[in-house]
Amino acid sequence: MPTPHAASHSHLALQPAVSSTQSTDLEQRLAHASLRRVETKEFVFAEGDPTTHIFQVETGAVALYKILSDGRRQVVGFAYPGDLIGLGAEGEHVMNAQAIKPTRLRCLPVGALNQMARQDARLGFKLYEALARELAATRDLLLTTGQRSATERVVAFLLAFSRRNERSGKDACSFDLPMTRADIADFLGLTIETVSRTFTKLKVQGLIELPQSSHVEIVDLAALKNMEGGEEDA
Amino acid sequence: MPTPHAASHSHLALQPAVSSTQSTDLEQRLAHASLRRVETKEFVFAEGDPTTHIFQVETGAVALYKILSDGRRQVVGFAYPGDLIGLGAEGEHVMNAQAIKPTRLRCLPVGALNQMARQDARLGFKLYEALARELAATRDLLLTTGQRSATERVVAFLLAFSRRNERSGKDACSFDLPMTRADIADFLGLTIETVSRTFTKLKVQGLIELPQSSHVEIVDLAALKNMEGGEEDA
DNA sequence: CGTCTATTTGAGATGCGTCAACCGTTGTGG
DNA sequence: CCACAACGGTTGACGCATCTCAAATAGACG
Repeated sequence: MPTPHAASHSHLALQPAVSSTQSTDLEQRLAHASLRRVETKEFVFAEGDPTTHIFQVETGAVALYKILSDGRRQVVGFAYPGDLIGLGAEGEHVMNAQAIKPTRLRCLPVGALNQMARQDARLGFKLYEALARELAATRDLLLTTGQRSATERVVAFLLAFSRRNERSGKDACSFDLPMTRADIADFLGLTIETVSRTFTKLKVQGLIELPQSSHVEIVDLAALKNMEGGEEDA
Repeated sequence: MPTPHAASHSHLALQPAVSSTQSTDLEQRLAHASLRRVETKEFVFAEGDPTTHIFQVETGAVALYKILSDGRRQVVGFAYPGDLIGLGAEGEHVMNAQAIKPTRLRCLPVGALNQMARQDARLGFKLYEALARELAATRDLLLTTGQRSATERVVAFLLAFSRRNERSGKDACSFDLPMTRADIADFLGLTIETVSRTFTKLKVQGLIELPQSSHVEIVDLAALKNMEGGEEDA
């Protein structure tokens, strides 16, 4: 049983497979931390904002992205319930975090966090691990945008979402996508049109169903996995 | 003075602009750590190898990359003198590290490192920062491969190299590239031919000189910076 | 019902990949 | 010392995957 399949997306969950279930200072602190609600399209933080807090998603979903001066946008990840966002940004945020559906967040002041980490090396290690997972996910995405075809990218995206669902005890083959085609396109380095066409192609090939544009049913999981063009060894 | 321009490439240097010059345990330890020499094309570690050590590049350069089962390769970064490689990989390495020129490395056993980090929160924080810098660099690269044109990618690559040179006190407008066109191509998500053609185009436009294929002279830095298509705000 | 946005679909353009030939440099062995 | 092979790089011709532009459709919401 090698690496537990370094999954894609931005999965900073604090409950990794290996980790203990004993509650840490961080988890206790998060449970008591102030709550914040943001509506769809509302920003959690924006590039340049002072990094006063990090957040844990309780419900909902958040898109994380960077923007070029001419408006081109790269979504670098999506944060789902359990994920931490805002880590690794000293001083000010280096990207934008925008809710893609109504979202509840736990807010943790960075000052308190740093202090806690200074006193408890285990907490520091947890944060380090969360960052390492995010780095792994970003590298996987880089591999996808740099080397894979449009179809492979969309398939990899769907499979990553499926795996995440499975890991959190939900259905691996039937799910709603919280993000728009534009979000997916900017995540995968494609255009809206190409993403849409690719979805329809997969549908026509009988690999997925699309009862609504936001709802995906995976029909032939094995076939999709074959198309993904996996990583070496594994 | 906002963020000090989150630069590209994989720059895990332990001497960030802001940081103190006081020697840390890590730096002391590194100074006494065992030395390893690797020749061009030799592996420092490969995907799947148990993570027994992390390394700091002393001289030379290392390419970090992932491979798909069909052989497609994504270079996720280059490590230069001062950079740490192997961080953030619990258990086994998730990528390949291959020298691209004769290289000297300091080797640090992860066991010792973890122990030190447990005792010294400052060291833990240093490692956290190093990882955060690597994440920032990877996101920048993601933005580049996902959104920029071939010319913009090559220009961004040259400017990133130039900035790194400048930061380490070398010439920002005249340097040797240690990596091959293939390495650059796999880094930027392009083909060898496109990279080569783009270099030639920049030369013909009078923006750079190429006395040898590995030596770059930046002639019109300002023009290149204009072509880069920078990030929002800044 | 009407407006607004998200998505799909189509037709045409193009940037980059593919395939192939050629060139320059390096190193090696006769 | 030269010939040749091996390798990295450049250049050209061509094809195609994806982008661009445009229009139609479908949902969502007041």
